Amino acid sequence: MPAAGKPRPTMKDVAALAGVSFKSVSRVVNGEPVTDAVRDKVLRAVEQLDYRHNLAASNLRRKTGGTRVVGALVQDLANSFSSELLRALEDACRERQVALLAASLDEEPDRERALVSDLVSRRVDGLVIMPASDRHDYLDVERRAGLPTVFVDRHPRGIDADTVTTDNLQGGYDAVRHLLDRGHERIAVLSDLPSIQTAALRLRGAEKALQDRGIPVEEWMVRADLRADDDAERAVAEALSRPDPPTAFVALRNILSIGALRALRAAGRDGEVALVGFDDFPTADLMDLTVVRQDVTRIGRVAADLLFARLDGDDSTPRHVVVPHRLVPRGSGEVPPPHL
Amino acid sequence: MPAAGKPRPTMKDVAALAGVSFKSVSRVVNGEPVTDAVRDKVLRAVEQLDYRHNLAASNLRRKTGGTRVVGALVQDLANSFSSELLRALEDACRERQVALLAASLDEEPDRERALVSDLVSRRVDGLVIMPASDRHDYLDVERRAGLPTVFVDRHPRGIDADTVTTDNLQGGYDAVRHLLDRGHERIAVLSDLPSIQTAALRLRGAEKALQDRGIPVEEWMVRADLRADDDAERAVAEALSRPDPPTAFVALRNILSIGALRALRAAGRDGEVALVGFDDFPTADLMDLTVVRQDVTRIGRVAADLLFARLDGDDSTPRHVVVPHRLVPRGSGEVPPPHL
DNA sequence: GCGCCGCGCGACAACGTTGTCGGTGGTAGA
DNA sequence: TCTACCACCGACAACGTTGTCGCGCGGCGC
Repeated sequence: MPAAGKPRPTMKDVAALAGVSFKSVSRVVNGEPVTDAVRDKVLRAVEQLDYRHNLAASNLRRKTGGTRVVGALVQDLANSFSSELLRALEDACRERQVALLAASLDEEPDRERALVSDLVSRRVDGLVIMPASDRHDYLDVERRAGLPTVFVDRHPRGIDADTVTTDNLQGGYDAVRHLLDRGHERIAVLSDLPSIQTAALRLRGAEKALQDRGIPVEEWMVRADLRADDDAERAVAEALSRPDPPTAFVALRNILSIGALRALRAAGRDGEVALVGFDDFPTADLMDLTVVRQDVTRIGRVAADLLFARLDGDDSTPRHVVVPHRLVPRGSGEVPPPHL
Repeated sequence: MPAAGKPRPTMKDVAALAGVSFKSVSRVVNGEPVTDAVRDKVLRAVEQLDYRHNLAASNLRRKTGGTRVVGALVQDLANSFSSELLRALEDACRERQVALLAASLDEEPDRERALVSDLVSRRVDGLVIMPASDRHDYLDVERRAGLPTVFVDRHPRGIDADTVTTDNLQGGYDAVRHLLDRGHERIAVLSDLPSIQTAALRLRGAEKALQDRGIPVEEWMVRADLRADDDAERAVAEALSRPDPPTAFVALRNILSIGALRALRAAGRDGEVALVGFDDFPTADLMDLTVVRQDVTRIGRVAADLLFARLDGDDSTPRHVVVPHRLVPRGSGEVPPPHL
């Protein structure tokens, strides 16, 4: 319940003051042709009453044009991947005068469904979603009803829709391969839960790289239950205290890289044990952290372009864009194994 | 122009299929009491047609309740201060079932006005704004029309409204004082443009700390034209190459701290020259960076609380909340001057 | 058995705007 | 001066929903 000041004036009020019909006010507001005399009167009245156009009513009446709002459902507004993505989306939206309704999913499928439902009720024109759920057939109805939907970072399950992703499998592969190529053989892999699609893919890629080199993946080499930086920190500390510790780590999420770095520093093994991270972040270069970098800005840009193409009537089959990643060497991943 | 599938069914369609009046559909959708027979028929029809309630039309008709959307205008969605703030706002909004319309101002006053105007047209229930402009009387009209507005991070000019800020003057003072207390006397201050209110306040605080110690502020000690990390990097490099270089730096914005750190590393003076930053960021602890830390989450929380209090009818005089800051020593600010 | 009360449902208006269409005024041409 | 036309403006309906009101029916009391 908004603290009501006086109610906002409507076109009718403006019309009454200006001495014209309220349809003429509509014309002036929408820039349709009227005589200068009418426009002047209307504008004067608008000014005097502080009239503000009501887009909600306008959109309701108009047949075409939609609400000029798109919804963005990301993993966590506060994390740098999500917020950079959001920013890229915003820049694309700005050009088209659309607003962004943003929310965090926190990896909770229920939240995803609740938020989608809310956004549908609000009749957003489109949806960009970094999914948390693993069933998306519930979205089929909405898409058929004319709600373009672009999935970023992860693929939907159960429906075929536009996607913009990084090749996470290859990225995980590249990260491990980078270390293997430098002579490491005892490599520990830190990952988030395999129930998270990207995490599972990166992990599979990492394991594949090891296997391709004939290195069997033993149990101690993989930790796939790490949710936060603290978890990674503990996992690295544990691994380092093994009798035969790893000479290199791969952290498959930026938050895990941070925990890993912290643990290496705490153990004084910074610069002795190699580390490759996944996902860049603003200060990674300062910490000499070698990472597999996703081009977040480009992902957002492409996602917006796909969405807008749909809004412009493109109804071709869903596109699946893979935005190239890149391994950025900064030092931490180029530490050689001790025996070399 | 949205790629129209078939148009969405309305209450009228549902009513026709269920064999009831569309007003009864409204009742069911809104959880008002109806007989079980009617509810069943309606729910079945809703299911069958995939009816989705139209909040825009609902809000238009309802006298009370508003749109359950608040606008958040921040400096830059991609920067950690803004995105953490947004996240805190989101969490508060979630509890009240309101959505967040987010946008970046990029320090451009024109954008601020344009976005406010857009949000007003959309009839958001409230506004949280990290202002870019330095005149805000234009908002007076909207506030009188019942649009609660909370300013965060900076004070508005020309109107009196709720604010949630950090004591930037004292923060700047504390940063310099921390270095003075450790014996530094040749301190260089890196700041953003003084036209940015927080930057100006921090700078004034920093200068005051120097003056209070009887240290005259000479021209070489202050750079107040640094917009990006690169600028800071160059400024620090220049300062270090002076015949009598500073023994400590104060960077009054996180992005400047990053540039400064980079320059110190590049010059190999990391750990020899002291540095205190302003504004924490996620990996600052990893870089041993001493900072004056704002409690962003709390700022967001308090701002949301103020906003919602206004929405609940609080019409007392504007409140000005100052959220405490804290100097977090992590090493870089505790480097002693060389002669000690 | 009659009348009254109450409850549940439907008809209709209204929210603030835009699409449609018909009317009115002015101007130009004969 | 008259006609034809055009350009502009206003009356009205409609968008999808909720508020208001009235009607009809069932139950209960006398």
